Order: sequence, then structure tokens, then C-alpha cells
Amino acid sequence: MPMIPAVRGTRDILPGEIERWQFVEDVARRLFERYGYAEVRTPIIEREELFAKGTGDTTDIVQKEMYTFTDKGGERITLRPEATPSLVRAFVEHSLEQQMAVPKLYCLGPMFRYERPQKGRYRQFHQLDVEVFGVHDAWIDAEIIDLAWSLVSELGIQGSELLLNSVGCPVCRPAFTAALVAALGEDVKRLCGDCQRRAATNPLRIFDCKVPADQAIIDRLPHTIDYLCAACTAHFDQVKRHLELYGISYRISHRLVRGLDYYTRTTFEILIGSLGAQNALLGGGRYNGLVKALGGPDRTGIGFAAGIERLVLALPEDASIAIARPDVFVAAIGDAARLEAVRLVKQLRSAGFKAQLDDEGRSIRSQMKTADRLKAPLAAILGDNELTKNEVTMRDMASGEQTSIGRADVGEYVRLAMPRVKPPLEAAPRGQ
RNA sequence: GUGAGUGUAGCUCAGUGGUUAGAGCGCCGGACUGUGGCUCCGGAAGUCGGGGGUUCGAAUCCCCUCACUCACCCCA
Repeated sequence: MPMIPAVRGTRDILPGEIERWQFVEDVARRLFERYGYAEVRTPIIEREELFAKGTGDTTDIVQKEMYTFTDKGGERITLRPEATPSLVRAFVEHSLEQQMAVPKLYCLGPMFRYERPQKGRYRQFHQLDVEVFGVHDAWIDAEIIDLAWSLVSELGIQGSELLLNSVGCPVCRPAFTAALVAALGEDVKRLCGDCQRRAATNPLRIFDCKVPADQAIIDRLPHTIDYLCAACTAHFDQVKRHLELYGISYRISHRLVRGLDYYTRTTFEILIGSLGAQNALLGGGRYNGLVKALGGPDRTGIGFAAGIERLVLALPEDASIAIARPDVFVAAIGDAARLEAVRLVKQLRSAGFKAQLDDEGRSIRSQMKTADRLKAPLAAILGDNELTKNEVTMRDMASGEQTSIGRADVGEYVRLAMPRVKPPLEAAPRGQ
């Protein structure tokens, strides 16, 4: 039988790597909750129109990257390409501003985009998503950015950079796009095909262009922050002042306009050089019109999405991440001892220890070898000698020292041995 | 959707027209019959990504195809 491989752009995360994921997720959860954010889980499938309206018809995500199908009831269903519209929907659908004192939400899980896979990019990928609704004040922009920056630094990721910009609002943007088109003038014909299209549909996104020949022209274009209205200018100044309060350094990037339609005012990204072409660890911004556009009250929103794959890739090699290993390996010699070993393993597990037994009743040599490979710090050895004396031989696998102890004292012995055999640094993924 | 590179054992790879396709690591067993790590010995394991073609003969050359990787586009 030929094997059936995983779908393109999807992958299995196996033991050995999963610990790094659990570490990232655990650090993120604890950090978000320290900041007062509550977890929400939304469905992975949504109506197509949620993203058509929420993410935006003109975006690449909606135009060519969505997994959409018609279900048996004739409904157009989409596998979510991002989480923000779902969280906005949940916020609106459940009137969360009435339910929650402060609508600060986070969620994590898989997203789907039909793209060609490459380093740090998959068709099923995973994001950590954080959103706050209904706060106008610029201090929340800074808090969200501080949260994002803290996530990266608490994971021990080195060499990242914060990019910041403001893309204005419906008041000032028309004047800016007019100025942009005017400044382009005849040069528009010298830009690449994509940019010529953008000039007509969404001129802001010309700043996304990376075609070398276009760069000289783009560098001469006006900047959004020079065309902000008074309110947007004041807001942006506040954001910068608060960031200085937090001691977070940033670089203003005039070209950070971002691909999604809904952004207003603040946009930001955290980049890292070590990931190759897909260098954005996370990105986000403010979206003041989105909640209303999705049928809710006129409330502001701000948030960011971080790519878990990319965070995991950016994790330092020497991150102290505990690998799963038993506390005790129980080795048995002979059938009678094996029966007793089963009892002992069950007893240790019930007492909260990670205990394992050889699954196939092989030679003692093989069992000790397995204990070694599992990196068990302790081995409990049971044979006829031990059975007749009602004892267990405890072996310290690091030193090779062995002691005979009474059968009834094994639990206590393991409990006392644990602190001294456990490694000093244990990041303790989850579910201890 | 476009371009380039790579597909040989579980993993990393050697083998570029000539016997039954190899190595290292890993795995299983033994030397060591109740004890892991070191050493030595033995063993299992491959439709050489798939299909077609050239040839007396193909892992090797040609064509097609699939997958993976990286990059473009765009994004997390």
C-alpha cells in the first residue's frame, strides 16, 4: 500500500518539536492573562462573507488565498485565513461589551491560506491573536505594542525590531491618496504591473512593493504621517510618548501600510532577520471602522497576530525547554517480578510520578538501555531476589549507585530523590 | 500563479552507463546467562519519489509527472 502523505503546506508537529510549541503557547497564555486578556475560542469555519467584508474584498487573502467550499446545505463556508473578523463577530454576536468589564480578548489556533509554502509559511499555520475593543485612547495602542514586544522578549528571541507607522483615518486618507497619486504623476507608467493596478484600486499599497526598479520612485513619494489630520497626529504622538514611557524603541517606517483593508491610524510589525524572506514575527494595528462594518456598534478595535511557526523558528537554540521523560523506569526480571512491576508502576503513577515499564518483557540489559534512552533519572529493579525480601533495588542512573529499600517505601524514596535529580532549569511546558 | 534547486535505508548522505546499491548515525541481538553509557561482533531494514523512453545494460542519460525546499507575489 502506498502511503498517503500530508496535504501540501500542512505538517505534523512531532515530539521533539512540540515541546517548543507548548513553551511558546504557555509563555503567551501566561503573559496575556497577566495583562488581563481572556481566551476566546471561535470556530475554524465561518461564512465566506465574514472575511469578504471583514478582511476586505481587495486583499490578496480574499481574492486568491481562501479555502472556501459550499456545504451540503448550500452555505458558502470558509476556513478562517485570520482570526480578527471572527473575534469581531463573536464580540458583536454575544454583545461582549455588555458581558465583560473590559473586552480584552486573545485566541490561538490554526489559520488557512492557499499559498505556495516556503520557510515560515504554510497553508495551515497557527497564530496567537490579541484584540481590544472600544478603547479610543492611544495608551491602549502602546499597551498592545508593549504586550507584543514582551511576548517576543519573554520567549528569549533576539535581534527583532519594532516598526511603527500611522496610516490615518477616513478623514485624512483621501487627501493623502490624492497627494500620492499626484506625486506619482507620469511615473505611474514606469511602475510594475502590480503597482499600476494598486494605483487605481488601493494606492497606499504601492508602499508594499519590493520590485527593485520601483524603489527609486517610491522613495520620492509623500509619507502618510505628513498628511495626518489633527486628531490622528495627536493620537500618533501619544502612542510614541507612551512607548517611550515603556522604554520600547521603534523605527518609524513610512512603508508600513499593511495588506489588510481595515487598518486606521496605528500600524506596527515586529521583524526578525533570521527567518529568511518571511521576516514578520507579528503584525497588527488599529481598525476603527471594522466592528461597525460587521454589523456591530461603532466601536474601535486594535490588536495583533503573531505567527506561532515563526516564533518557534526564532526561538534561541539553547532555550531551556524541558523534554518529556519519566521520573522512574521500572525494570523487571522474570514473570513473577513483572507482575509486581505492573503494580509498582501503577502505584507510582497514581502518586503523581511519571513511571514507565518495558512494554515487551525483554532482557534486563535491554530494559536498562531503554531506561537510559528515556533519560529516566531513576530505575527501580525488581527480580526474584527483591521479591523474596519484599524489596526494590533503586538505581541512580547518573551515578550508578544502588540501594535496596523496602517495597512499601518506594513512593517516599522517589519523592525524596526527585528534587536532587531534576535539572535546575525546567521550563515546564504544561499539564504537570 | 511564476522561477530555481533537491528527491537513494528511520535520519544525514556517498554512489554520474557495467555483478546481489553503500557508509555513518539510529534500531534489534550478542560478547556481558540480574544492570544503561564505552568497545567489539552480528542482524533487520531500500519498488534508488512515480511513469514512460534510450541502451545489451539505467540510481546514473532524455521526457513527463508528483513531492519537498528556497525565492517571487503577499503575509503571520
